[in-house]
Amino acid sequence: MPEGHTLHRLARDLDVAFGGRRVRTSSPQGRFAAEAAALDGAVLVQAESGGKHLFVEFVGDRFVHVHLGLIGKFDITAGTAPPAVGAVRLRIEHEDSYADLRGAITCDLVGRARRDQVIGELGPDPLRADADPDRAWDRIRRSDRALGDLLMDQKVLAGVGNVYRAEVLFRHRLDPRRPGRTLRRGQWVEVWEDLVCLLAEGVRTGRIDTVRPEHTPEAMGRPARKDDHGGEVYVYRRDGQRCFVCDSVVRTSDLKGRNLFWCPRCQPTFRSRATKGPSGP
DNA sequence: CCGGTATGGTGAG
DNA sequence: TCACCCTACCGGT
Repeated sequence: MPEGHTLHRLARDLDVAFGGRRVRTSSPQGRFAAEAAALDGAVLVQAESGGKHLFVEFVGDRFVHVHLGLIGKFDITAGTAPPAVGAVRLRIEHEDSYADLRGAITCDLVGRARRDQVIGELGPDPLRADADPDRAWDRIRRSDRALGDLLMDQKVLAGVGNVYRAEVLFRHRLDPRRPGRTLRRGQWVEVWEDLVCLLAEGVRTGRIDTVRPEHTPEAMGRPARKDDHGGEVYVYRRDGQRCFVCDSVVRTSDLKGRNLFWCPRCQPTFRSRATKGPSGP
């Protein structure tokens, strides 16, 4: 379930469990064995996230750079660590708790320069108080690329993944295939502010919920969504089902190799002024 | 058991 | 644009 809120939450929880403490590190699976041995017994200074990247800092300007990719997990558990189960690439242990990293696309030991470079290449992250949405706007406003594509580009905007992309575009009635340059500034500001709220809520609850109060299962008398990520959503992976708002059928298509979901009536196809004709049909 | 799929990203062509 | 990487889970055989 790794979108930006997952990594932000993970950094916070790693801090609580291990921050400022001397920890044991190991690589039961073996693929991070040399690095884990080098860090073993060092003080874990802090953990931080930027977009979907996680940096776990150890004394001596040493950082474990983690990216969970599509299927990675970093589970923190209270109690004494049992023998590792499955492919644990990195285990961090303290007396009180342990954390197991599995399936990550990236797990590298890097220095501060590399950490700064990775963070520096990211677009603004709605979860960071110092984020500047104008940096993203400057890219979006001059781009011919589809809005759905731009929102997923971590150099434009950091932390938004396939679920938040689909949902925030639905919430603002925006066609995902509409070119970035056709967006008005006010619309972008609203999208950004909404992402700030949605991601913060995701950090708080640990799940992705995007439906407004009037569209919750309780409010509408419909069954709750039973899914692997647990949250209530409007269109993500709801293709073929009815839209809660307008009752039309939610659609899906492929955009740059990722599944895209939208409601054709709530997010009508955008037509530029030029193709509309001078005075209607 | 096997194949398909997944909230992501990289590097080759 | 495609092949590929990481792991777990789910459905159909």
